[in-house]
Amino acid sequence: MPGMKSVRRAFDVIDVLWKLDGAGPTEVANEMDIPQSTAHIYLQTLQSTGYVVNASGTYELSHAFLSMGSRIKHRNKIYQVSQQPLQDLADETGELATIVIEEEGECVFLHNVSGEKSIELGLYAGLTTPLYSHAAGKAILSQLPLDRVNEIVDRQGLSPVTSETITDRETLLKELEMVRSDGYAVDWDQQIEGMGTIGVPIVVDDQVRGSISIACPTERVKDKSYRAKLLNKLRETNETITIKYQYGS
Amino acid sequence: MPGMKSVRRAFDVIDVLWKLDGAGPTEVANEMDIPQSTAHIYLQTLQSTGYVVNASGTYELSHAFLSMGSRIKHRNKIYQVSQQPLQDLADETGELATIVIEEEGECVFLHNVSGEKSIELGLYAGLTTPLYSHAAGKAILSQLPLDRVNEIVDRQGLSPVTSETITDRETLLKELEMVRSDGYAVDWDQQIEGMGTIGVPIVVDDQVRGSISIACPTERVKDKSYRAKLLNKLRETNETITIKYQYGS
DNA sequence: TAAGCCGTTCGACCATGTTGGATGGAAACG
DNA sequence: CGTTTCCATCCAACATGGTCGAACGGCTTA
Repeated sequence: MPGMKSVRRAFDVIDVLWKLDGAGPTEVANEMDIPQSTAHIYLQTLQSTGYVVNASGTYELSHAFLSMGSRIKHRNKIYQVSQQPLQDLADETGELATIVIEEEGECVFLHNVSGEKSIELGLYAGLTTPLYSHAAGKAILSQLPLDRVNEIVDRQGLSPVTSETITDRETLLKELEMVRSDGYAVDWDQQIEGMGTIGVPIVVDDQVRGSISIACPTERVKDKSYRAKLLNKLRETNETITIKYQYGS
Repeated sequence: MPGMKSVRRAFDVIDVLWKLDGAGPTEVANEMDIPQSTAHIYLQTLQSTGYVVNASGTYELSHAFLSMGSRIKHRNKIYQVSQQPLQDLADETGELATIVIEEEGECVFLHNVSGEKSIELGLYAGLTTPLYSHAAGKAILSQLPLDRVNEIVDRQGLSPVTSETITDRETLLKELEMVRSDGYAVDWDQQIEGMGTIGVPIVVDDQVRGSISIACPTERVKDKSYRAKLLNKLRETNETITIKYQYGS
């Protein structure tokens, strides 16, 4: 546990405020098992940073997080060039279109737009999942060097998310080989029961920048011709994104 | 300046990382005028919290902000009940539909969906503006008790955002009076040149929960019949939201 | 009126944040 | 290929400032 106890504790306070959905010094103190006076000064200080507000007695997380989060998202080049194409993709297919990126060996949902047919999942921007547990992540994994893949698996293991999640390194590597040759990844029920996903990696200058994917109810993805149609759209969109990424401002 | 220098500094480091779009210890140290070793340990600690990552040499803000921000947004009841109606509103009108809330006397953009006709402004979720500088904010102000309005004006002043921004308390109060009797607020070029906005406050149990608004190019809002049409849609949407807010889960 | 609860303030102790300097590895240069 | 430079990281002594117990005061409850 590297230095700065106070800083780490400050973020613990933030976590507690999230968990309790707002709290006073006493509650925070109990939850963290520290004196009230200590909790109090943390809350005061966090308030002075703007990341915490004191709304009618209880301290709450402010919208500074939302602001910073959005700004980070909007500054991301992959988001900038993907946002519009992804919107079009969702409009054309009617399904849920998503863009994810890799961060620290994990999969981060950067943006998703729902089409008219798509069901609302709890997919919020910033949601972090394992890479191996769905098509979008596997599309990325398929483009990473083998030793990075191994390193990630070593570090995180392969704990199952649903009953369909890959839990064995051999299977994963074989699957990634297939993804590479097919140029796309699919999954059924791997991340969420009842949902299937098709994903393609975004590669520019031999570097994976992320992946885009379409998620829809399992029975729809199982229809082969429908799947082919989605895949086509997906590839067109990917093409657009790649070009914009290379030559766009 | 309330206590916890280290905590406040940690957030200064975060600001610097944002400003520099990622940096090493040396850059941070220079920017903040502190020893490198100090900058280093802050970065290490922030990294251990997950809010900062060390991507290929430079420390950067992670997507933990995006994650936390989204979760805060999604937990907000006003967002939960407004999201779908707002989407419909944007689809029907083709314009940019927005929902804002008040926090600490300021206006926070919680969510916006663009219609097909709408132009992309830099309106990101979490963006914070004064309340008095556009219709969405004035709609909220119009429903706050007079002394809160005065308190806010006292605290923040009325610095102009564009040439059309209200800069005088008398004018503001008179305008709010009008908003109250009309039931909606309008502005031309007050927040952004060339854009006009119509907004209505969301009131449940005599409490303003926020406001929804439509923004479009000034010339379009100036058309009286078009404005009336937008206003109608806006009011319908508001009705839906209010009911959902009261009786929804 | 008394008792309990909670947010806030105060002051002293010493843990811990702070600092300059040392180390080592990688890149830039001759 | 050796040298220099730069920068991230580590270290150890110092004193700042984080920590904690206790006390104050406002608010609600019995």
